[in-house]
Amino acid sequence: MCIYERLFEHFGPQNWWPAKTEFEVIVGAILTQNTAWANVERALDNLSAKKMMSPVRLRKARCSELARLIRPAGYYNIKAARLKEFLEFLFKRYRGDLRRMFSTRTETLRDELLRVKGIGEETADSILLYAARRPVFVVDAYTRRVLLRHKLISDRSTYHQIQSIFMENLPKSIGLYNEYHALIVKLGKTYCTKRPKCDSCPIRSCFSGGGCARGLRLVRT
DNA sequence: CACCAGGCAAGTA
DNA sequence: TACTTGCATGGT
Repeated sequence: MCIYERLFEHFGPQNWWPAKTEFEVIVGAILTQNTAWANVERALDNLSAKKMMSPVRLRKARCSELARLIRPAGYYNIKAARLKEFLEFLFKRYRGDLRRMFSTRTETLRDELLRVKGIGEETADSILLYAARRPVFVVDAYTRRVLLRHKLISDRSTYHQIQSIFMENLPKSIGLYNEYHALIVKLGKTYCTKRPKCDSCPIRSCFSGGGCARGLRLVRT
């Protein structure tokens, strides 16, 4: 029994970003930076209600108007500017066409996204996985916390090092990366909190050998 | 009331 | 390079 199977058995499918447009996924990825998803959804609803959920419409909107609409997501001034930064990139580089953007190879697109002010590694990888549908594993604060708690990484491990643990031990599957990341977030929220509920942690028995890297059986071999 | 949430960039030394 | 700080709403 590998960790992924155990998590999926315990929590079930997380259904992240289901049936959304690619553009909405990207907007959500930026708005959810250090922010609870429930608040992001209100902001997304506001944009949709105003028929603003398109590259053309968002680009036309004034920054102050945009900030007002995304207010529930917090950091609204910063995030309005970040959305604008992405849209300027999208129009200057790809004529505002996501299809064109998604025709770029994964490594190149990742580098381009990282050059956009307001898009860091996690946001870039979220866009690549959930919008562009590339097999890129997303590392976030929960991933770090869960692995650190199980002593599978050190507190000095870099984003890339943590990402490599998954990508070098898992098949390059979009569906698997999608669900696995979401399940780790769910695990972190539920069991890897400040007062951890280690006794009932669903992957507790996966680390019976005591936390070495070999204990991280990410999938059945 | 305090603390946290699906980060990131700018400032400081 | 390595730390620290600002950004901000809404839920627990």
